[in-house]
Amino acid sequence: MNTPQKGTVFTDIALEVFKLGGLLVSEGDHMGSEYGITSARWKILGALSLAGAPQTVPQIARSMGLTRQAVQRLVDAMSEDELLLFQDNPDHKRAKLISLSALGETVYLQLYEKQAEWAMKCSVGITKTELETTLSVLKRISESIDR
Amino acid sequence: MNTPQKGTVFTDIALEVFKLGGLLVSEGDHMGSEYGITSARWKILGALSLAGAPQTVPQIARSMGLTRQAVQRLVDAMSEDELLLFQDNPDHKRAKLISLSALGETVYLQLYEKQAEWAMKCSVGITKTELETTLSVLKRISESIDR
DNA sequence: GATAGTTTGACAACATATTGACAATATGGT
DNA sequence: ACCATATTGTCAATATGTTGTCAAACTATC
Repeated sequence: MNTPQKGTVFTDIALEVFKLGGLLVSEGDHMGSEYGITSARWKILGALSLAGAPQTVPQIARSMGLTRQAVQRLVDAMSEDELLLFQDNPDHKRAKLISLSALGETVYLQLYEKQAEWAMKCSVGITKTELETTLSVLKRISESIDR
Repeated sequence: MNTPQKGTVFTDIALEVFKLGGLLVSEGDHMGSEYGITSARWKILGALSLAGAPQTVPQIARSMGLTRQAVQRLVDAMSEDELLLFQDNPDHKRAKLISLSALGETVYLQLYEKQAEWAMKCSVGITKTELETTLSVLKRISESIDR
């Protein structure tokens, strides 16, 4: 059952991922604007919150699928804005550990609630099973590309 | 059946879309490198090929979910590289019509075959139904955001 | 026609992200 | 301890994309 039509659907998914990615970025920018947060900064807050422990720049980068250079620039800017804290890493002289400041924590929680409400609204008319299938497929595709 | 867990899955999908988007861009850049094509340029070729008729810059932008300014920059650069042709638009003095050059056509077709083979490989282990559900869900989400 | 609103191209400023390169730091094998 | 390798921070160049603004061109309505 490995029809060439599968490839066609795959291609359409790729195009839709590009489109949806753009929409999500601009929606996130808009939602975060009142807290001075962009989508890119939101990802950093999310990575730290999700990890539940201070992380190094490369760790954040790997968890989000970005380069360490991209993350470093954001982290430096966000530290400037008091959203993040640096602390020395006992295991590594150069790679400092990064954690959420109290402000960063607050902002993230407020964004989380705002986003949760929005997410519920967006998923009206889509079943939980469909959403789970989608997530599973996207993850399997990512894994098959990742190297 | 509108559980808050749906919102959680939705959020995870958003994160995965960001990640997969990055992977697809870099994969596309790599695949196109031997033809001097990047993922962004590929999108322009694809939009023109899909439309089947010459398009204006804003038309391409709308079909791909980009801004006209982003598309304009790519189109100008690709015209420089002989991949695209401008022609006067009888219906609009400023908005020129853009079409694939012979070179653009050739490059696109070669990329298409390369990509089709790759897409088949990536979708091993995913059923056609799963792929179709994914595409459908992504499209419905895009539509619910688009305004 | 005149005129108000929309679309378009052009230009500028900026945010996000990648690649490449370099030196400093860790890590692991001998 | 020594050395090859990998990881990390930093800097630079480039590509992609956004927003905002302006004037020119189009559209619709009166």
